[in-house]
Amino acid sequence: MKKVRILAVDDHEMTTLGYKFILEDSDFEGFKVQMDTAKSYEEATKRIEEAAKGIPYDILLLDIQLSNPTDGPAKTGEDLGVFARKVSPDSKIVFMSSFSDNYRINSIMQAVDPEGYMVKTEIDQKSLQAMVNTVLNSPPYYTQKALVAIRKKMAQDISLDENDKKILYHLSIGTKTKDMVKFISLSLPGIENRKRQLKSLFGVEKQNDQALITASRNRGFI
Amino acid sequence: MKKVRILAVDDHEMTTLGYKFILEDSDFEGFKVQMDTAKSYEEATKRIEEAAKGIPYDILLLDIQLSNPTDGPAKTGEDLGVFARKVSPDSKIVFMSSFSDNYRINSIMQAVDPEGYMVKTEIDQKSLQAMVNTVLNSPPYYTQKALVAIRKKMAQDISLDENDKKILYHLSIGTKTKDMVKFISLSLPGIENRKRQLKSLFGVEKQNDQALITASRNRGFI
DNA sequence: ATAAAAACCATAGAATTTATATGGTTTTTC
DNA sequence: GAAAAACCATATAAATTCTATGGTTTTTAT
Repeated sequence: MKKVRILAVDDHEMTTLGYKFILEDSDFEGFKVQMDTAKSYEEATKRIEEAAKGIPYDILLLDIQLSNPTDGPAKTGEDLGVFARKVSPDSKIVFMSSFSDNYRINSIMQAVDPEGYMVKTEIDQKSLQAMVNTVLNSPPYYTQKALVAIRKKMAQDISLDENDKKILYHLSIGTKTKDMVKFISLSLPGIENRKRQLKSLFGVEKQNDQALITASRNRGFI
Repeated sequence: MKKVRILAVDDHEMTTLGYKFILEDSDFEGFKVQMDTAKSYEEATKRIEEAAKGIPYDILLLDIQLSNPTDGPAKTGEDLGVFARKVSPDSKIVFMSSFSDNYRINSIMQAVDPEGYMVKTEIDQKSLQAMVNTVLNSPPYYTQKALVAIRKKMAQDISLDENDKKILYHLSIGTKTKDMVKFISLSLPGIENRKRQLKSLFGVEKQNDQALITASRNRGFI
């Protein structure tokens, strides 16, 4: 019987073990699943590279949050996705995220364009099996909460440039406007002016930053 | 038992009858379906308005192509969707389209933001039932081919302004560049220049219009 | 094959948009 | 209630995009 090879990456071993038990015990039509697991960015890249030299993985299940080594640059699941696309372009990539947070989904959809996106609270035996079948035969597979975020994004044509997105991001993490000049190559009045425009764009003219944050969140930008 | 009221609009009566037979005979948990049908834009608006005065429809199934009366302005399913959102805001709207064509999906997602989108070749008893349940409980519901188009759009951050979209649209329907000045409020060199920029944006520099059309289609703009 | 049409390109200058510098007022925060 | 931050306004600078114009190359039709 044909073998489908899947690599699951998550720093919680229980999670990857769960995937392994469920999928290796499942009855698929015409194939059996063989799972490998990895617990860190480094281990994952090694395995993906190694496999790509011979038979690449059919599916990569990537957790978005990966704990990082104390030294070295912090690497996210998104980075891993970008890496995997490059070295193993035929592998299907599925993100397993704890959050259905809009900002992250948008960013991953653009940086990696994965074949699947599952929100962890929605993962169970049935959805895992459906995901494997769909991703192999006719991607994409998104769970319901991911779809809600995607729909939100699709429903509007507002597209912000990098500076606008940075401003919203920094607002959302509490950076003071006057400090943003350190991260964004604009003058302070430039940033203030863009904030004004964003407020107007989102229909919260003459209101404070909290209103802008709420509006951006509702519209799926952060 | 609770009754869920659905209006199906399609100028092919066989289609709406099919929906009716399937859904009225289905066993749903906790409710029964009662279907009305309409064959034209006019009939549909009347029924929706009428219902909205009392108990609005729970779900509206709208065909995108509606044949039009010989006189009067041509009305599409999209127009009907916009109308329905206004007069019956609590109704869930689901589009039933013959095509999975990107341009149309994008446009409908922005103009109406429907709770569901089904490509007709993918509709069967099971998907209809799933659609009703999903749309009522946790929208959205999109069939696989709709998802493919949506994914394509999400995967890129390129957003074109109205003029760019008009240029691409007119290119796709064969309008000559020199004639576009009649439809687009730009000078001819202006249009030419935007075409150049679009080609560069889509990675088909120094190529002809056909290449631009193909690229835009691949990226889901037309 | 060739004439006509359309597409394509380049550039100077006009118009528009967006940024900055500066200095002020209002709102928040402690 | 004082200090900090946010907010606003305006003049000027910079950057972008448009138009007008005139040309070259490619496509189309006979």
